[in-house]
Amino acid sequence: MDNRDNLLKCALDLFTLNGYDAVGVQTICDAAGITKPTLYHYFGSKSGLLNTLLAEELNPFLAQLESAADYRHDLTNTLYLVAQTYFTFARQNPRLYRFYLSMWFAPHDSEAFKAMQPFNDRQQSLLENLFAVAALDHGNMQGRQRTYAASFLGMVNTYVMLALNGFAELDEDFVRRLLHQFMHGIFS
Amino acid sequence: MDNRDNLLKCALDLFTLNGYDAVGVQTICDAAGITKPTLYHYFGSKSGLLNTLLAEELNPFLAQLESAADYRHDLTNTLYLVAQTYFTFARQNPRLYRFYLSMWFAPHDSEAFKAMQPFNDRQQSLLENLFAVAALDHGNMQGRQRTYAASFLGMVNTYVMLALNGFAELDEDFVRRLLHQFMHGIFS
DNA sequence: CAAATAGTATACCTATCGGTATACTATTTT
DNA sequence: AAAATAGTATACCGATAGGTATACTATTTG
Repeated sequence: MDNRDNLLKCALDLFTLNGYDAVGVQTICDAAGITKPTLYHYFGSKSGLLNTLLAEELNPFLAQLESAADYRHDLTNTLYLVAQTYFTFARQNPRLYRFYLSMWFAPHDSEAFKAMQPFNDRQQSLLENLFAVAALDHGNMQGRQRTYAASFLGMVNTYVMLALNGFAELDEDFVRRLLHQFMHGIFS
Repeated sequence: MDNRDNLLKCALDLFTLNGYDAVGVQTICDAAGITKPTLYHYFGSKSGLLNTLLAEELNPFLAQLESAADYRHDLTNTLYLVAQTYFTFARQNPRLYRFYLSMWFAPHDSEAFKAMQPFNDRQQSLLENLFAVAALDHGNMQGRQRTYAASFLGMVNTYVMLALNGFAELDEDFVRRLLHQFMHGIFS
């Protein structure tokens, strides 16, 4: 593994464990066994390192999400695929997902939140889009895409957090229960 | 307002906006218009300030929760009161609640998480207790207090977050929808 | 082979970090 | 009035923060 990849890996580990602000650049360099100019050569700044980290880890995931959210006139099934994509990713990258959630809830002026925000916006608009298109088949859903998208995202992340904290397993059954509960919330 | 109260207020503002780690002691003192020895006179350390802040703000709320969670053989109604207590508190202290959530999701080794943890534990055990007692009336709930408590807490916080981000209003109707959805998740 | 480029280390920068020793003032207690 | 206590400021501590100027080495390119 080259220094760049090693830096990204060490940074993720440390950020996950201690938080972005609490980890210094020097600590990351020590963990990776290199010196600061090397880090600044690759990433330009501490926040540049964070942005690169998020982009490289999350862009493939967002691409997966995008194809899962392709509406085929069956909202429940599409949302099922979307939720499953989330769960699979969280199961495969538990530390990264935990870090992502910590940024999702971080104060809005923090660097961590700002770095995460564009990725959240893409998820939100992706889901808004899905609900808007689905509303063409379900008249009573019209005009509520924003709320639906936000609450679906919130529910998925709550369920993932429950699992990350050992209160559940991110398996097929759990996806079904999430979907069941979410759809019941919409249509009642 | 005396210096102590002023310090707590300024610290809450700054922590809420930027996060605990990102705010320095000097910044808090400047905002309060005093110098560092004064802060250290009252709180001993930066984390002492955080702990005091949390204790003074959250203990009254936890006392309210405790009485709301008193089981009177009607689980739905008790949970309704509990959720209402959360919503009222969040509506009255939106910045504090946002800060609390950021700590709830913070990395487990961070000072912020450790300071919040005891308050979370008290909520969790309070709810576990409620579900355990209620299980005496609802046999099919037995042995699942931990999961129920965690998912109820998760759901409440998700709903609060939705409201804090402008996707909903923390009103009576929203409490009812939360309860409806949660109970449906349990009994189906 | 020569020149340019990428990658890395030594050593250093200034600013800020959390925290404190000392001394002064205002208030309360005796 | 004297003594003790609480509250506050000046000025400082060592450590670390993020970041960089310079120079060296290894690799690629002409």
